[in-house]
Amino acid sequence: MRGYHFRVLAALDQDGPSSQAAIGHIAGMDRSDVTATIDNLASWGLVTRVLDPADRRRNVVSITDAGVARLKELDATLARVQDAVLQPLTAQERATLLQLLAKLGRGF
Amino acid sequence: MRGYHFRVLAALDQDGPSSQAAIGHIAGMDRSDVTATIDNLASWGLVTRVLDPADRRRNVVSITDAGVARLKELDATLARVQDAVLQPLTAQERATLLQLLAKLGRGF
DNA sequence: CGGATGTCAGCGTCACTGAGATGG
DNA sequence: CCCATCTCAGTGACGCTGACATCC
Repeated sequence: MRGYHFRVLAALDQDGPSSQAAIGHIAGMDRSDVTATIDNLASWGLVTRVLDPADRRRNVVSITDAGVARLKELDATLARVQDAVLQPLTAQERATLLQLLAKLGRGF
Repeated sequence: MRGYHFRVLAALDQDGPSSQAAIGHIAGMDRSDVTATIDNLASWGLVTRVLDPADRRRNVVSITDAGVARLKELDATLARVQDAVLQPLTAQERATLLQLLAKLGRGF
């Protein structure tokens, strides 16, 4: 799995079933990249992609139970990695760093 | 120009004429990427590449006057961009951020 | 011999562009 | 008609791997 897969799963977990355009907006991704990413996630059974009957331009993408489970694993892995990366800093410094980065434009 | 070009110029400006392996070590780049980058810089007249008579495995790469001039322009541009990116932060916060990032592993 | 150096071809990820078809 | 959405093909930058020839 790549960063794109994680970002899409996290966006769906946060905001519930969404169109691909909405996912791209939330996850900060290009629409064309969202398409390919969801192709993968769907083939792995982590999301479902259904045509929106109310607006047939849209696909309604939803995270599956397996997707939620996988996301939890990834969250745990990410926490471990982040802990390792931030190891040179004290808890106080880590908090300060994350706060400053967050101030630099919502994200990270 | 790409980031690679800047990094190589900066490394040469710092350490003087160097082998490509040394440049890669200083700039944190792979040897194979250094080769292609220096191909470009040399074709632009910003560096020279000469076989080391003392060790014929090595190329001695030197920055030219034009290269130094270009690097100065890039430094100024970079300062402007960094200033724009860090705009949400106070001077105090910027200093803290840079200090914490530096602590995270020499670089940045 | 082992190890370093430079070169070359190739791959994966992230980010983006442009075009096209479909539908509101 | 205009605009949004999705899809597809392609590009560039960065970082890396493996292989090879050369030379210390």
